[in-house]
Amino acid sequence: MKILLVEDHPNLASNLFEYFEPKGFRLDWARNGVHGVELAKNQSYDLIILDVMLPKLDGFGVCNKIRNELALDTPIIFLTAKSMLPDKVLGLELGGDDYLVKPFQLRELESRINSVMRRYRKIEAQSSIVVEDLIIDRNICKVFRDNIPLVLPPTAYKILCLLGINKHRVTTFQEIEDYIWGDDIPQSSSLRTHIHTLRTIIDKPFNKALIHTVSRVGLKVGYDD
Amino acid sequence: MKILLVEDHPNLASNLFEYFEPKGFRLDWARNGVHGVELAKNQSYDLIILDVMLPKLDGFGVCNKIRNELALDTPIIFLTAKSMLPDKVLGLELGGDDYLVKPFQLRELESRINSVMRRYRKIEAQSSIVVEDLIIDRNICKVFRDNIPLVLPPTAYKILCLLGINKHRVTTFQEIEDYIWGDDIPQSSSLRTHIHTLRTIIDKPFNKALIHTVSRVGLKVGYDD
DNA sequence: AGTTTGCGTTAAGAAAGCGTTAAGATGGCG
DNA sequence: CGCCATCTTAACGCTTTCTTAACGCAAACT
Repeated sequence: MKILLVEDHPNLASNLFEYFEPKGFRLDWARNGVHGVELAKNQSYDLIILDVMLPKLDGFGVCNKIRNELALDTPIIFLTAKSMLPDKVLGLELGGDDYLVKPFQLRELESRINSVMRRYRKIEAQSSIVVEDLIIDRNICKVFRDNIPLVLPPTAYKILCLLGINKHRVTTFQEIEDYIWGDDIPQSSSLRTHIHTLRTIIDKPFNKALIHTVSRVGLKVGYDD
Repeated sequence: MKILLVEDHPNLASNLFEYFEPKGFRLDWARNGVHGVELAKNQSYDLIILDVMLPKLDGFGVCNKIRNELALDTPIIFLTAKSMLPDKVLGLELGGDDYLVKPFQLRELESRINSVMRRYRKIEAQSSIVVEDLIIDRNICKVFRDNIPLVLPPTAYKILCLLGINKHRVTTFQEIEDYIWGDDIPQSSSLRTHIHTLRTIIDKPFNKALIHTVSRVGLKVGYDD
């Protein structure tokens, strides 16, 4: 995690260094806006922490240059004493991802960094569920095993999704029924049939079974444990 | 923009409705945590605004269920009177995207919503959308395929825009209906007919189909994957 | 050993999903 | 007022998908 800190107060800057470096973050420090833009241009950062009141070029100007001239979409967190509404709004509308008012606690900043980064990463690598050689891409509602695309009927697909979500544990039959049908559950033979359909498609054509029954309890995906 | 508001204070809820509905946001209101989870499961939202202190299931519990049991990564903004640090940290670490302390100004919430959404749906900001050989120019409301200009009726055009915005994923029928008609949705046969119109114009004259149905779920644009 | 229970398997009918078409309803505009 | 584009509704039929019921088999009980 490489962070660019643009901040003119040496005290605050050194506090941040002391807090974040031991946690494995790597920080670069720019003490004015122009220097900040320069670094953003030449290095590549995972996140930028930006004070608003800065010598030479203020934080809004830096943000603007980064977004429009450099066309970078690196997450930006504003960090400032200005708590007035118009400033917050301006910062966020200019392309900032968060706006934290001084004084703040470092722990909160850390959480907000984590939150922003989590979001940023998730967008890069879309949310799909991976179980061994099985991939469930819930964005496009498609399933692959061994990179071979498999076609599932809707209900079988839903069951598989639920199993994937709970891949670390057994999903009970009861949970599956609730998840699929809600209040209007058909006879239990229906679920049995759907599970059979699911197995026929994702297990039969392959060597190792991925779906395992835990008698009287439910199902679990994954290779045998 | 469809937002789920989980909040037990009718006053605040109605303030939010008054502020955001005229701006074109569509809000659903859940007045307790359990109802909130229920709605999140059955509908699809662009954003969830979550109070922390709620009857039945508190905001942290709701967030937890949404992230872990439903495995949805819909952005969540916490909204609460609790300004204590541990709460903020918990909210953000549980998978929240932002944490706003009451009392707050609606304008700030709006900015934060915009900021979160900008990240989440990058494409919405752009005015023209490109999908394979299809170009949707939303400035001039015109569509080209293979550089051939195509003329679409308004509703079909709207549907195509939505599919384009979500080109990386399946757009549910439900989302399409919400997007086009809002609260006053006609019978489902109407949507079927519009989709047929759309296909007749942008797929029929060409070799490869761009619009694909995902049974019981929705539509996706793009060549087969 | 016989019976029960849980669950895999199969086949068949019922229901639902959706593409397609045509006909009426609506609303803007000359 | 009437034309035209557009939207909505209804009907049809092909498919896919769901549900049910029946059977088999193995493990667990009596």
